[in-house]
Amino acid sequence: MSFTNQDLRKAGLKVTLPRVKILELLEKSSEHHLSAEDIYKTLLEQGEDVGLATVYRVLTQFEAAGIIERHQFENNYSVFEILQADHHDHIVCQNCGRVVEFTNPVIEAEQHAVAERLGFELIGHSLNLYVLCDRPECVEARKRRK
Amino acid sequence: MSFTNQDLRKAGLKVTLPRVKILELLEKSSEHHLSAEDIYKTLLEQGEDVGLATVYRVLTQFEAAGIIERHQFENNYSVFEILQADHHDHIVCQNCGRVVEFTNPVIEAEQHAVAERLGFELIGHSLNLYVLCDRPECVEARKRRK
DNA sequence: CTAATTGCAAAAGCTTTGCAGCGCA
DNA sequence: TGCGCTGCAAAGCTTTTGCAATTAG
Repeated sequence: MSFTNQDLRKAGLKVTLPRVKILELLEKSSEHHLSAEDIYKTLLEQGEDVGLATVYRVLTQFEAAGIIERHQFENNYSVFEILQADHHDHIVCQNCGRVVEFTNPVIEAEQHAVAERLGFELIGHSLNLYVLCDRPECVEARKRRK
Repeated sequence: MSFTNQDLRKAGLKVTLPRVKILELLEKSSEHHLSAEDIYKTLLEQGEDVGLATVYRVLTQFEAAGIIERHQFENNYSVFEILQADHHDHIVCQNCGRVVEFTNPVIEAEQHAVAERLGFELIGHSLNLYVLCDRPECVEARKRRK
């Protein structure tokens, strides 16, 4: 899925520089999951003159418009990502913060079954696996800390 | 599982009034999941003279000692609960904050399988189902808001 | 032209920390 | 008695809000 200025207009949002830049960042960043702070810093580095408050406002609007998703991991760590065609869950490294996506139809189906069995209307869910990851840098960093 | 003053001592924690009271609250509360604020307010109501800072400090120590577990739901909503013998996940009502526990062995097994398949060392996980709950008060409250 | 949007600064949660005094062992 | 623990107040973080100036359509 790729979002354009048209999508902004459709959502009733004027096409402004901060919005375009933030959308671009979320689409093109190699890191798929960005925090508000990440986005703010990157824009400053690129010489854009945006305020952190604007970043938050825009992200909130994008979320309401169904353009992005907000994830809150443990330790009060929030990230945003462009909405994908497919739903997926997250694996988060507790050491270096790396995020990896995965999908599992069995778990997905079970979740719905659980909610239904208990008579709840399921409106959302979040599944995060917290791990120590296998990147050489991360393994090294952990050794050094001990 | 039931924790006693002995468990505090074993954890290297002196048996002080705030700690005993907080432990008691967590064990006896009908609501199984309490926020720091909940605990603080309840203690004040009971006439105990504790500071909110102490509540946070004690909860952090309890967590480190493996006596309680901290859960962070969406919307920056954190709760604490006494550690149970069995692991379980949570269903959280997005309207009234009610928390219901559930266990599902299929999901549990799948999670481990996913981590293993991808070569990660699983050290924790959190699965939350967000729902609109079926309590009459909650259903009413939602109607009124619309 | 005019309502939406922005940057800045201030404020609002929630949680942590510094410190002097109090209390458990 | 001594060190751990506590309450209070202040500070830290992330996120939100008020406001006057700016800008898209």
